[in-house]
Amino acid sequence: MLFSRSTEYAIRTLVYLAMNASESHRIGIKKMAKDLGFPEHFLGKILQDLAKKRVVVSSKGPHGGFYMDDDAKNRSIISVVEIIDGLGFFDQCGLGLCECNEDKPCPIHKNYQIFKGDLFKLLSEKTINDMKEDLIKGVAFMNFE
Amino acid sequence: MLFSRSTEYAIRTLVYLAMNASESHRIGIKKMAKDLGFPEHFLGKILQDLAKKRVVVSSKGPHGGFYMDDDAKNRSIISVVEIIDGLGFFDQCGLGLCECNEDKPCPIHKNYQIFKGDLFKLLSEKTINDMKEDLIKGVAFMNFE
DNA sequence: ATAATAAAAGATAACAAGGTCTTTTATTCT
DNA sequence: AGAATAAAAGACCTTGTTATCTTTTATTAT
Repeated sequence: MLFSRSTEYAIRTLVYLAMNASESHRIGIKKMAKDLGFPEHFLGKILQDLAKKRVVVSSKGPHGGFYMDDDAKNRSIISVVEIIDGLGFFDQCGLGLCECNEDKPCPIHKNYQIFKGDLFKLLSEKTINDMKEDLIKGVAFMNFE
Repeated sequence: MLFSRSTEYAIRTLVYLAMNASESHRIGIKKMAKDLGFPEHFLGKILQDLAKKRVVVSSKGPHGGFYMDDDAKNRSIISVVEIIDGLGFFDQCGLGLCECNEDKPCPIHKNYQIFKGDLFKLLSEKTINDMKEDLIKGVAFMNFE
């Protein structure tokens, strides 16, 4: 698995929020967990992290819940990965060597660097909004249920 | 991390064996663990798996130990990954969706497929012997110490 | 045969990731 | 103010991976 489960849940949750929630229509953890099929309390933890980093807006009390403001919807996927998992993956050697760099590359260094670079680019360019648009257009699917 | 620690250890151990061991000069777990800096018993387990799958030849008793025959040295990296971790990574969705395929792709499906394909190709084409050659030529490094 | 050597095998421990539960705090509505 | 709602916070449990330890089995040399 490329990313942790937490990151996967986070990305899918954000797309869900971008599509379904707004300042005037906040959505609570319970409903989200049910709709997305995620464990409720685990999702709570993830949303807590996302709220601290201002990726989502949270509010307590009746009619409380979460939503994303327009800025946040333009966040790249990679910025979400960064918040939850960190970006360690992108500077690690494919063979797990601690000393592996341009000067002393491991036997798959060069190609692996290219692979990581391409992936980084993809995840940097794609935003939550892009994903939402793809879903609306019907060119991508994400199976909430 | 792309692969498990076991797979990383396995690959590095095989390159080490390709370079240093032979039918007439078998190397034991203790020496390998020391040279490579891996936990001895953990390495033992990995070598056991590799021996079962005929990637290495093992023999007990005095002057026992491990070596690779020439066939095995031409193994691809991917075949080692397959033995230890399996190839699940290569048919999994980048977002962890269970239903994600050409018909119902997730929003990053297409590009992610390409990356996985490229990586698979790289790991399929590169053999243990290739890595050994790179190290001998001095175009790659692997920091046995 | 016996002793020494070395891998195989199995049991167990340590740790991290994933997931659950309970209590606390903040907000809203009556 | 008080009751209800909902997130925040923290403690705790479960599972899987990583690592270690001990016993058994096979081989070799004396």
